[in-house]
Amino acid sequence: MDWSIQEIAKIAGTTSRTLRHYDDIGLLKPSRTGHNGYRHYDGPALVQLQRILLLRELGLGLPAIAEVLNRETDTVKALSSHLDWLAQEQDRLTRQIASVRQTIDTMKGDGKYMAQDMFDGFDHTQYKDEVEERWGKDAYAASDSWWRGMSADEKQQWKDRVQKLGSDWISTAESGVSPDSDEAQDLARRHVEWLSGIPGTPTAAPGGDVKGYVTGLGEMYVADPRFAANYGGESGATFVRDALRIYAEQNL
Amino acid sequence: MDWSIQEIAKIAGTTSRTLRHYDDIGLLKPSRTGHNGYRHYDGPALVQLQRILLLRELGLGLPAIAEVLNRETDTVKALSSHLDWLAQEQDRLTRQIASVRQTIDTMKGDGKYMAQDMFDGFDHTQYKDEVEERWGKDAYAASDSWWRGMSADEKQQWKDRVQKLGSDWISTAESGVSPDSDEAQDLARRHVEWLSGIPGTPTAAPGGDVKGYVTGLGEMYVADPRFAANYGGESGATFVRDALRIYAEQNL
DNA sequence: GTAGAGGTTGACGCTACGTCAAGGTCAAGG
DNA sequence: CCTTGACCTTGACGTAGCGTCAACCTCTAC
Repeated sequence: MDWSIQEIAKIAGTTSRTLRHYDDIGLLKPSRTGHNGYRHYDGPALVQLQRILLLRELGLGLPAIAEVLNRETDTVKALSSHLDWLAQEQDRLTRQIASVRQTIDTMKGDGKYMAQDMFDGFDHTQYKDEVEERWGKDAYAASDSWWRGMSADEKQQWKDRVQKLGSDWISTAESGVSPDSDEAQDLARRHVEWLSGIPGTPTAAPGGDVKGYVTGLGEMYVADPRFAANYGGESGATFVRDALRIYAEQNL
Repeated sequence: MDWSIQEIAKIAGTTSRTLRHYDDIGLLKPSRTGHNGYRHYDGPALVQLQRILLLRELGLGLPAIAEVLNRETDTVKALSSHLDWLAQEQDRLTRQIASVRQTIDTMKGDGKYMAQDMFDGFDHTQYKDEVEERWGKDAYAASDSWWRGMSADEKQQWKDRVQKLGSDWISTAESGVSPDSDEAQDLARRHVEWLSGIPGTPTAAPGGDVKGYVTGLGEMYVADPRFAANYGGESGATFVRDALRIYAEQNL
């Protein structure tokens, strides 16, 4: 019962490189080392190796296996906590699969998630869950079907308009004028006008709290960096927010 | 629309280190680099970054993301093949979880999988599925309950006997005698005698194909390195097989 | 002038080995 | 004795995606 490194590797169904690695990290030392440096393994070593490989197949890490072999940890305990980890992983995978499916579906059905390209700046339909949470399911459904119903040409026009509005905001903010300046207030007017083009938003009709909606939106631009980014970051968004609030209080 | 590396990192919800990494591997270059080496990012860069992070959350690797961004691969196609991979992973995890559960159960109920320690050499109950496949469920159930019913002392005795038999085989094989020598044939007799002590094995009673069983077992010792290991590897197992075949033909 | 905040480029660390590379050892054969 | 070939050895790099120092600029503010 004395095998060379190749022999025991074949017997146990692994490679000599693996055995050298286990030797390096102290997981499994050869039972004997020849004067020429050759590694030799005996029966007990083979048993150890097989236990290692068994645990490895179950997904345990080498440090965890070492603990088990050194009696520092009960095998059952090690496997149990490993099982917890596996369950978590499975959960994560399940959720990730759902996300990928969802993404594929929406990209196939329409370029909703491609909105980063098409909608560019502000996209109420881009963040489905959040829109629903903030303004209700109806608002989302309305703007969603509205967007789906547009032709590619119309979408492009809309996109251009959004981009123009965004860049105007940024240049205005950077010009140093105050949010209550005529320029800023004119932009605020354009902004509200633009918003009114999106179905599902409150209107001036009875019961529609346009004022609260617009000011709330401004706060969100500042609070959410994804929106803030469209207006030149936090400082730009702050400018937009202030301008919108002033406009809302004076005109809505 | 011009952010420093920290700013855009915060906006996009990642770290500056990540952005530097993406720059290094060419996934996302800064839109501008200052005379001082500082990285600066603009709006389009932010959009790219957000797409990258979205795909990353879905689990795509950076090379795959790069392909998508470079229009080399359709996003839907990339996500679909990624989905396949995810499904495989989930499968693997599910099977692994089952294995771990099984192992924990058997280790709790009795040290069946600990058999590597206790049974040492030959353990028909160690490889449940294979035993069942080769010799039927009855054989497994019989030898299993038999083993469970033994006291620790009896188990130890059995273990010693197995080990003695194994080492005798090895030393005999290494001594250079032929498989039909008296010594080898005596060992074969002991081996068959030993086998007959395990419930579930064929007997000399009518209908029991002891001869076929013994020769088949010998073949398995050679074919399966896990068993071969108990007899000094493939060469040793070959010797055992030959001796057993000769013994079976002459005596069974 | 000097903090202090933020930027830069290395370079190591992590998981578990695969994969060369360069060079000894050993048994068999010319 | 020399060669061949199979097998052994010790490095050391590569892998995926950054985290985490380390050592050293740069710019603003007091």
